[in-house]
Formats: sequence, C-alpha cells, structure tokens
Amino acid sequence: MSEGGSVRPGKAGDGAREPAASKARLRLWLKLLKATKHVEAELRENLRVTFDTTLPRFDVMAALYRAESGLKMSELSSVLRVSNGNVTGIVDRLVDDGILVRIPVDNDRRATTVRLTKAGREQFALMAARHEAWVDSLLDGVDVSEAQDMLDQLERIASKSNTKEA
Amino acid sequence: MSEGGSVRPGKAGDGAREPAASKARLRLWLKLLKATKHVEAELRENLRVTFDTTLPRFDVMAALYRAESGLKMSELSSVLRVSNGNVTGIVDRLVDDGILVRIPVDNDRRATTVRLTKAGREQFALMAARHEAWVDSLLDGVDVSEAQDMLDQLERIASKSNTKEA
DNA sequence: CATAAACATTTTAGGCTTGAAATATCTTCT
DNA sequence: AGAAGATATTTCAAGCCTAAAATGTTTATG
Repeated sequence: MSEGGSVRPGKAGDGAREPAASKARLRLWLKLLKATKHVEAELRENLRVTFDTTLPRFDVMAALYRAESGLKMSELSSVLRVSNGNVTGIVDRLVDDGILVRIPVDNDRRATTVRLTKAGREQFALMAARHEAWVDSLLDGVDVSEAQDMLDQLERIASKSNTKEA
Repeated sequence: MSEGGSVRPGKAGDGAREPAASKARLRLWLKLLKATKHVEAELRENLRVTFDTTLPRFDVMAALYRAESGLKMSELSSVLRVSNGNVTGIVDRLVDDGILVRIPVDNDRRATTVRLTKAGREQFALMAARHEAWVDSLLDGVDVSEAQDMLDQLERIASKSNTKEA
C-alpha cells in the first residue's frame, strides 16, 4: 500500500498545481488502492483455501480459457501485462500440474503455444463461477449503475500512455 | 463471506444475485484492478528511476514518517497490512542502507521499535513530494469531486472486515 | 515457583515479480 | 551464402510476499 498521505511537501517537483486538488487526488488514490488490495487479498485467500491455487495461476488460466486455440508465451505475457520471465515460471508449474500443455509452433522453433488441457478447462470453469460469486459479494456495497462515470474515468486512467509505448 | 452456495447464496442482507448484476460487478472489478495496477506500476517505475527505490520501501518510510517516535515491528506490519516476516526483510535492508534504526523497547526484550534516521526523514520528504505530484498527474482524468460517491463506496468495501469465524 | 499460554519477532520454504543477460531461431540485406 | 539485426523464450539475481514453524520473552495460572 502506498501510504504517502498527510505529508507536507512544500514545493513539488513537476506538476504543482492547486495543493487542495492534489491532496484530494492523493486521498482518492489511497482509497482506490486500499479497496483494491482488500478485494484482491480476499480473492487470493478464497482461491487458496478453496482451490489450493493462486491469483497469478488463475489469471493465466483465465486468459487461456478465453483463447481456445491457445496463446504464445509472448502473447500471454502481453495480455497479462507481466514480464516474459514471470510467465515462464507460472506456466512451468501449471504444466507440471497437468493444467497446461506447451505446443511447438509450426515454422517457428523459437515460439511455443500454451493451451489448457481438458482437466485445466474443467478446473477453470469451476473456479471462474466461484470467482464471479466472490467478486459479486465483495462489491456488494457498490451501486454499479451509479459507478459508470467513475468506471469510465478509470478506463481513461488505465489506458493513458498504455499503447505499448510506456 | 461468500462461503455459501456459489450461485444463489440467499444469505441475510445481501441483495438478490441477478446474473446481469453479477457480470456488471465483475467488469467493474476488472476495471478497478486494471486502473490500480496501471497507476501502481507507474509509481513503481518512477520511484525506481528517480530514487532507485521501491514501493514497499516507500510505504515503510511513509508509515514511519508519520509516526515520529517510531513503530514496533508488529505495528508496522499491521499498519501496512503485510506479514511480519515481510516487514522484517524490508526493514533489514533499510537499516543496512542507513535509512532506519532499530531501537530496543524498554521492559520488553522481545520487541523493537523502528525509526527513520535523519537521513531517512530527509530522503522521504523529497520522495513524498514527488510522489504526490506523480499521483496528481496520473489521476488527471478523474474528477475528484464527482468521484465522492464511488470513493465512499470504496471505503465501505475496504472496511468490510473479514471476521473469518462465524 | 513452575509452567503453560500468549506474544513479538525472525526464519524458512515456496511462489511471484522484475529488468537484464543469455540462448536459440528467424529474417533481412548485401 | 554470410553477417547483422530482430524476435521468442529462458535464465539469473535480487527483492517482495505469505503461511507456517521456530525462537526468545513475558504474563497468567495453578
């Protein structure tokens, strides 16, 4: 958690505009972070005790569940927005557990495609249903229809300078 | 918390679980997560290139900056909501770097208080100012005054305590 | 007093994460 | 063809993170 709140900066480095707005944005950010981490921690815990798995594993499986024909390692890493080396490790373990298979790509011996096994698809279907229910329950206090504005603003945040340039 | 039936819990208090609402909440969650991760990644990168440090280190320093008389390891871990063992490692490294000191607690040889050194306080003051400016800039697209509702809803989410038992 | 329980912290084992270096393969250009 | 550059992936070193076990210390209880 980035808890940089309630500190008197005096003079900021780059974008020192109105101090009040800046502080308000900082508070908003801290709340955003706190709520997100809270939900994430609950989901992690639920995945751990219910399915003996982890969020990163779930994320990899989710991405591959959607891509029925599988994804190359680089595609996976790009979809999940994590480093190549990171994906390598997670996939290694999922392959060991019989949840994923690596399939050589024709005409390119550098690349491999990764795909869910039948067992992997079945496991994920179960997990996804529970996951959706967990999220539903965790976000119970949020009026989704009224949150549309914020949602759109978040969308803008997340896509800002996100065009692979950063 | 969401330990009941995966599809239709029907517990006291929570709203009826319509599939559409459930999907909408899932989408909201994914957006929340995406936006948060994006901002967090930017802050991490900024801290790395500008101050050669990390978010966890920043968080520890922030907590101690506010607590002038220092915090015990357990207090630190509770404030930051991370495990004891985790705090041990981060503090170890900050002590090595002369940013923190460990001070024995009178009348309790189990505990130690951790405090920023003078150098640590100075470094953090610089970082906090830049940090606030970064957040201000990253949340530029968000109308904070209009986000109050969402903010309050997030507050509720984050404070929904998980009394694991019962 | 003895000793059991509670507490504060560290250690351990294992997984996640990154940026950078290393491998292997493919493509392009002369 | 052969060299140079681009691409796909893995390996590596280092730090973050957790749950659980271990260690040392204090408090409560018989």
